[in-house]
Parts: sequence; C-alpha cells; structure tokens
Amino acid sequence: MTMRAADLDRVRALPLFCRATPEVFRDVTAGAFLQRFPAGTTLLMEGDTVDFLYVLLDGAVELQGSWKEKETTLALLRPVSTFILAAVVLDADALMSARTLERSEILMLSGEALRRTMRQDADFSFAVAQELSGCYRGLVRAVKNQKLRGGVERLANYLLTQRVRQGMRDPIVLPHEKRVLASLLGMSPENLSRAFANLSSYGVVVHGAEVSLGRPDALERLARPDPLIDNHMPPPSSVVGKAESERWATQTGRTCGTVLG
Amino acid sequence: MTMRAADLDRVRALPLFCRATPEVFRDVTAGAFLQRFPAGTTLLMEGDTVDFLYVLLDGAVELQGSWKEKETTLALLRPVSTFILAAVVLDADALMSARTLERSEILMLSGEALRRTMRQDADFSFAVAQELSGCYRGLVRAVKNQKLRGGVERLANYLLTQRVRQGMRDPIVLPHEKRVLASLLGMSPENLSRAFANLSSYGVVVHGAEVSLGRPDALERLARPDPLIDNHMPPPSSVVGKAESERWATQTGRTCGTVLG
DNA sequence: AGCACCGCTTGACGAATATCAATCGATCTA
DNA sequence: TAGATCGATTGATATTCGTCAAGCGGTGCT
Repeated sequence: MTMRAADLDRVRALPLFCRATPEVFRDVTAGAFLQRFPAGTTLLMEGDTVDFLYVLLDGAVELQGSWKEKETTLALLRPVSTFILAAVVLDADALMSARTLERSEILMLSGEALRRTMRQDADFSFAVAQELSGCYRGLVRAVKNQKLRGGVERLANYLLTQRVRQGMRDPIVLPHEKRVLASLLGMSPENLSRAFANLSSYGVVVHGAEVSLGRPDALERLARPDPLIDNHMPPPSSVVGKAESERWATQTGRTCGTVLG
Repeated sequence: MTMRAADLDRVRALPLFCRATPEVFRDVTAGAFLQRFPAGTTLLMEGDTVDFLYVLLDGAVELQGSWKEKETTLALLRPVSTFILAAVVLDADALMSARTLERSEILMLSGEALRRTMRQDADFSFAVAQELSGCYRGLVRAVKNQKLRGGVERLANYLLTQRVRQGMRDPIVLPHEKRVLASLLGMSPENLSRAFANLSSYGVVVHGAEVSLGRPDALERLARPDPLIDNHMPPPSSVVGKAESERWATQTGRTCGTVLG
C-alpha cells in the first residue's frame, strides 16, 4: 500500500485498466503492494506457481526461458509493463523466468483478485482478453521473425524498429547490454558483433551503445521490414491514443525490441 | 445454418463454450454457417481483415507465416479446433495465412457476435481469456523450442510427444506430410530426412509415415523433454476432463506437434 | 503398360552459426 | 596508481544447416 499517487495513476492509465470503473479498479488493486528490487534479482523462476500479476513501474525486466544449461531471452520490458498475465489467468505455473536488469520498482497485484474481478465484470474481462490477444500476436511476430529471417536480418530490423521508437533520432542508443540483445535476437554475443560489422557496409556505425544508421534507406532494403512481423508502433512521445498497438509479452507499454527475435 | 446436430454438439463441447449458458451459446452462434473446402484451399491470407472465428470440424488446416518468398508453418490443426481467435477479439488483420491440407469442414462464427457476447457475459469473456492464455503459452513453448534446441532435438521431442498423444502405441504414424512436418519443426525437408537418419542410432525406424521408436528411453535421454516446453497432454482417448491442457494456436482440441518448432 | 508427376532420400558443397581462445578497453576496487 | 573484473571484439575452427543436384519409389493418368 506504500505507493505514491503518481504511481497509481500510471497503472490506471494502462490499457488493461484505463476503461475500468473506479470500483473495478479498486477491487483489482485490493491488497496490491509495491516492491523495490536491486539489479539482477530473480523475481520468478520457470515452473514456479505464480500468485501475482506484476507491473513494472521503473527499471527493466528480462523474461527468459531455459533448457539444458542454456538460456534465451524471450522479452525485454520497460515501464510501464505488466507481465505473466497468461499464467495468472490460468492460475498455472510460469513458463519463463523473470529477472531485473536494473534496480526496479514493481507493483504486485493479487492474481486471485484479478480472476475474481474478471468473473464479475464483463468489460474488464474483455480488456484482459484484448491484452492477451495483443501478447499472442506479439509472439506470433516473434516466431516468424525467428524462423523466417537470418541473424543479420533480425538485427537490421531491430535497429529500424528502434529508430522509429526513439523518434527517428539518428544516433539511436541501445537500451540494453549487447549480450542481452544478442540473446533476444537469438544469436551468440560474438555473432552479434559480426552482424554489426556486416552492417557497416549499409552505413551502420557503432560507438558503444550508440548506433548511427547512416543510410536508413539502404538498411531498409536489406531488412525488408514487414508490418506483419515488425510492430513499428508510434514513438513513445506521441500520445499512444487508443490502446491499440498490440501489447507484447503480457506487457502493456513499450517493448524494447520488435520482439524477441 | 445447414449443420448437423452432432456438429453443433461438438462445438458446444469446446472449452470455449462448454460452460456457457444456452442463451450465450445461441447468441454467439447466431448467423454462423458451415462450409466445406477442398484440400489446398486458402481460407485466409496474411494481412486480410478477419470477420469470422473459424472452427475446424473435419479435415486439417495449416497456419503459416511468410516473408520474402519464404514460408513457414506455425501450427497444424486437427478437429476440433478454433483458430484466429486473437485477431477476432482485436478486430485486427490476420498475422498468418490459413489453408486446408485436406478436404475440410469448417464452421464460421460471426466475429461481431462474438465480441458483442463477450461484452455482455463475464463468464464467456473469461473463457475467451483462458483460451487466449492457453494459446499464448503454447507460443511461448514454441519459441523456447525453436531458440533453445537444435533440429534433431526438436524432432526427437516431436516424436516423443506424438507417442504420448497416440496412446503409447509403438509404430506411431505421422499425421502429415514430411515436408509439412519439416516446416513445422523449422528445417528443410532434406534436413528432416537426415535428422531421421541420425535418430536411427537411438532405435528410430521409419517406414513411410510409420515411425517406430525402438528404444524410447534412449530417445528420451537425447531429447530431454521438459514440461515447460513440451505439452505432453493426455492421449485423446482418455476423456480430457477439465478443459485444462493448454490450448494451442487459438485452437482448442488436439494439436499435431508439440508446437510449431 | 507406359509415362509423368510428386514426395522422399542421398550426396556434395557452401553459407551461417556456435564455440574456444586471446585481446582490448572501461570500470571498479584496493 | 595498479590490479582485477567484465563486456565487447576478433580470429581460428568445428558444427549445423540450407541449397543444388541426382536418383529412387510411389501414385495417377492416358
């Protein structure tokens, strides 16, 4: 209950809640609490049963899956984003782990309360269904991205997507470590370096986290972005208006990367 | 409206509808119609706006995505399955194409009616949200499968999953052409052949569509199936009881393949 | 029967990618 | 400041995978 009014407002503005009645919002946030975590904290392990809907208010969170000592990044989240909505709705165990990449502020809503409210309010239930649909479509994009494109193509499209999200500024800045980005794009860190090197012939210059797309048109001819794969949603600056850009990975706000990769 | 009572019952039994009141079921099926398609018919193209929720009652359909002359199979559906639920809920365009693999019988429900009913009935809305959650989780499994495993490992796990679904019978039978299976598993048909050849050292013998897993234990040590990736749901024979095994790809019934791959 | 077509398999080759190792640079610490 | 640590880069090498080509074995058609 120790949360600033401004935080509550940011949650209220989420597509998931912005059309809910005051009563519904009160019900679903009943018993919610805000918590701060340092960087590198594991919030949730694969296979854990999940009792809360998480809302990232500040910081950064990585969703990852693992198999046989190997790990891969499924999504990178920035505020304001919700995650593991699907597991909460089904009251099932988590299919991915969640860990903080930076010091983060996270609101935790009772899963029980969420499900109860859904059963009582058709409009809220509908909003949840819409959110889940957006998440689903985000994953469809991810799979297509992964299966249909090669490594350099995924990187090229990632850069073009970032350019749009960062308001067409020229030196875009990578929002995460390159090792994490590599995992998101489905390649080894070494290969990401080489992929960047390849793109230099298309005008791409890298200086640390700053990447300048010298000739976006040339890069675009290589990347061939496709609205059915890459969600080039409006830059964060412009008011997002109708909560319509598909949401991603149970998260409602911006995503860092078209999508997994 | 030309549909047999038995068909209606099968639709009624879907997790999506089985808990709905008679009125809700009547509303959502209002204006629905049954249609027959020959093999190889494209029901829906990527990018098309979608006005109907599809229910596969007989036959087989493939969901695929494409980019730059390339195509990949995202899911293989068998009766009784619904598909493109997410696009219908959002009233958005389709992210994948759908085509029949065999002569198929398909029920088409009005998307408008579905959304209207959702807004009126919280329980139905909740059922849709649960269905979407299952689909979402199916895709998470798919991405993990694709990013964390190699080709042979994906095939080995596919075979083990099929063994469970087909009631542990020994010569399992591949439910689709090998070229389609290869696309589902994310490899070329040539590589699928070689992958099968590799598995011969683990007891796998292939005779056309019949595959005998000579030593399932050995195969399992290679495949390392994981409940957080492979949905080893109960064999179709045993009554599925509570509609709980996660649904896949907007589909409610059996799926042919752990998952895309 | 003969023929064409199609799906599957196999081999050879090249491209893409992972892995291992070493190095460089920046940051943090003692 | 010196040392240690960590992320990023680069090179060498092995593995995986896709592509091209040919051959095999069915099915269906005439």
